[in-house]
Amino acid sequence: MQEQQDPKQRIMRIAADLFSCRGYGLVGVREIAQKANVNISMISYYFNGKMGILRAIIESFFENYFEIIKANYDPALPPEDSLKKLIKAIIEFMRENREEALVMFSQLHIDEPEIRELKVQKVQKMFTFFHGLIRQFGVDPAQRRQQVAIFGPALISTLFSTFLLQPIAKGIFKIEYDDKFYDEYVNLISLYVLDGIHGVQRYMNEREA
Amino acid sequence: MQEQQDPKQRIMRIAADLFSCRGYGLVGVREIAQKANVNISMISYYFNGKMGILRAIIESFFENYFEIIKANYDPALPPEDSLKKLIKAIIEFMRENREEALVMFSQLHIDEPEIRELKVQKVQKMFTFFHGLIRQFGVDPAQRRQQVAIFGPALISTLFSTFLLQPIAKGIFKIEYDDKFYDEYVNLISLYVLDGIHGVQRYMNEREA
Amino acid sequence: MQEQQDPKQRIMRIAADLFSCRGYGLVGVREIAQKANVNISMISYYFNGKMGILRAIIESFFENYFEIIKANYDPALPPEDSLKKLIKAIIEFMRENREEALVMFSQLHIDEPEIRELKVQKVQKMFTFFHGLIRQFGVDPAQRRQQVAIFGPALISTLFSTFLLQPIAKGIFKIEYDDKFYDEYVNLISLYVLDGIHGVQRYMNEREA
Amino acid sequence: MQEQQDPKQRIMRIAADLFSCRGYGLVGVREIAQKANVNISMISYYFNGKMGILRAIIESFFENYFEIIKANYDPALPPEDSLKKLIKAIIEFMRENREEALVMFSQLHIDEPEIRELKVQKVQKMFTFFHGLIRQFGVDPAQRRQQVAIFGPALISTLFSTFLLQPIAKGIFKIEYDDKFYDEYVNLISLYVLDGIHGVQRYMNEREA
DNA sequence: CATGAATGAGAATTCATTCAT
DNA sequence: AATGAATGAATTCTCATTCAT
Repeated sequence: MQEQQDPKQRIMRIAADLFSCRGYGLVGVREIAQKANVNISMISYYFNGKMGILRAIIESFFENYFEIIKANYDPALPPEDSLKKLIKAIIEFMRENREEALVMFSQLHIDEPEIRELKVQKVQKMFTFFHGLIRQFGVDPAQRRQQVAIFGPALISTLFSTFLLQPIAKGIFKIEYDDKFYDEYVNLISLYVLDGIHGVQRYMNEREA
Repeated sequence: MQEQQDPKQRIMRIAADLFSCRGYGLVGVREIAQKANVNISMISYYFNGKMGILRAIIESFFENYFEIIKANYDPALPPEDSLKKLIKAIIEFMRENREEALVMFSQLHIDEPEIRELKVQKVQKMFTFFHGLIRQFGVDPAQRRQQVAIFGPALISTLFSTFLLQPIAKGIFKIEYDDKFYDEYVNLISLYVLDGIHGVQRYMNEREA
Repeated sequence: MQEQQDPKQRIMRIAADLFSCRGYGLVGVREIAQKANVNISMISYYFNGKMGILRAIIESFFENYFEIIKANYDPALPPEDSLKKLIKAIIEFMRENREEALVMFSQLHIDEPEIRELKVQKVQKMFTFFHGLIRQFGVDPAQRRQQVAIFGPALISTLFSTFLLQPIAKGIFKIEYDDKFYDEYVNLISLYVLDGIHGVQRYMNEREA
Repeated sequence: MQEQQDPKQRIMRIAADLFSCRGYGLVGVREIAQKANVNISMISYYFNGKMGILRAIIESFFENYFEIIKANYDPALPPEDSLKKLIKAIIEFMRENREEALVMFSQLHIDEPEIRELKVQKVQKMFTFFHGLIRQFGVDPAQRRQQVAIFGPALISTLFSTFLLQPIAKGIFKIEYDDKFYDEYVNLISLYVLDGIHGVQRYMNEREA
């Protein structure tokens, strides 16, 4: 019986699993090593300690994330289509990397300096991208920074929300989180976000006038 | 120099602080006890262990939260005003209970059975309330459950988002998170949410026709 | 619903129970106080600490024990009858004070100075009595000390043995430890001890000759 | 200065020492680790916790004990010789494993499920052996179970008695517990037991007739 | 007499990491 | 590259006891 994947990958995947459902601090390297079928020492060897696993997970997540964005953001399209396509791609990406996404999101507050720096850098990049996006929507340059500060987090959180509450929601609603659900989900959430943004835009323009 | 508050309150507040910025698992009872200026043993004595603090924080948070909602939800108002008033109240509440809110939100994944049950129960209650809210907006009964499942988490996450990303955002934008900011914040977020919901509504009605 | 017995008695009885089946060290005063329905502080108040309970139990046990011996040892009888009567009385006594007997016996090794002194004193007294007993059997004065050292412990252990192994034996044999059993028990054990002693006596006399 | 024995053995021996003279509950792993000159963590590592040491001691004791019995029980001999040879071997064995024997005997009451099961199993085995032994003595099959229940514990206790009371007795009698003492001890105890058994046998036969 | 909150020392255990092999 | 025994600090929790009320 052979192991699939290389040990490093296995460790990261198992760790993401555990971190996402118990929290970084409550998961021990022993458990990770055991479940990943790897010798404990390998964790130090590969990742230079437990924190290194977390960093690797977050780094890998963002790397893939930005690739997805780059691949699916088309400024040539009308902003509505552009955003919708993006949302669709992001949701798909997060369905495939659910644990990693959750780790990234729910361990955002871990304030080890090393991690903090990483997070700031990545979130910064997300905001920069978002800044470009709302320019497409015609937001007044003077307003942009504030709107990014307000709607950037809101948008990110919105897209994460299903995954975050899913374990609890599953027990409450009797919903299947399958392809069909997510098709409708992308549809409605896109509408919601777009109309929300438009509403805000309209208001800003009126107020200015 | 006398201590303010009773020790139990002090422990909960300090713990919320620490949990919110380092995560439950990485915070030790020693540190909590020391910063709260109580004997370590008191934590077991009062809360029956470290997990008891987390539970108490979450319980207290939701208790206050639902009181705010009860006090600020007025079904007699037009749904737009009703929602806006609610958002304003919730944001205000969360500004005053920032740490508790963050703990609740970011430790949602801790899956100790005891905590899990509590979370399910409270989130359930939130959804029930949300269910009533969208009825006010005229959502078709057949659609309500799905819309709650989609927009419930989205709305909650949106309202939490500023607080969640604030520590990072503070370093990126040079924004003062003061009364003025939050006034505008409530304004815009309300618009965003309302127009978002309206957009989805419009779409659903068209599709049905 | 009123409490029977006075608190001191209640504490001692409960403690004997717990000590006998878990050992002194593994039983906490909290548990004793709770089961005895007494405030924890009362233990220090009455017994001057946990060790005080143990001492009180041992003291009380021996006090009653020597009273039983005094009341049932009749040097006027032939030694065989005298010993048999005594064994019968001791077994009866231990049936009624099973827990205390077990505590005394199984906690014999606790070497807190305070307890040690007590034990030495009481065991000494038992040996002194035993010394008188074997004189009745005509043991040569020169042999007495050695025989006490050998058969004293043997006799004591023999009489305790049923009680000590009873919890285990109950699960192995399907025997009812009732009046009928103990009648036969006293019968046979008395025979065993008497014939044993006689055999040793005979041997010693022969060897001397 | 090198350590003799492997750490596991060292821990077990030291622990048996401490348990035997202070009781399982009053001995801390810290003390064991320190005296055995090993790191505290090794106790969990090797024995899976403090209780594991106790279990290991009891297991090892019985293992050796049954080996001694197997090696020294010769059913071909006349029962008297057979029993005497056995008693001699057991006493010798217990002299060499005094602490372990005491732990086994005096911690018999510890009722952790794990330990309980072990004890039941081992005591059962002792009784089974004893059952075979009294058959040799011609005990009526109908009587055997009861006699095992009565004289099994009595015999075991008798053989342990010297070791159990020795620490106290040492201070009372001025006896040297040396080879010479134990030679005589084995002699007399064998006589005592044998004549005791014979006496009981005679009585049973008479009663039956 | 009685209470129960408070204390601080100490309990067992687990932690991430290292190092000789 | 991989192992697993070993380390010692840190973990949470419980202990017997005290003291102000």
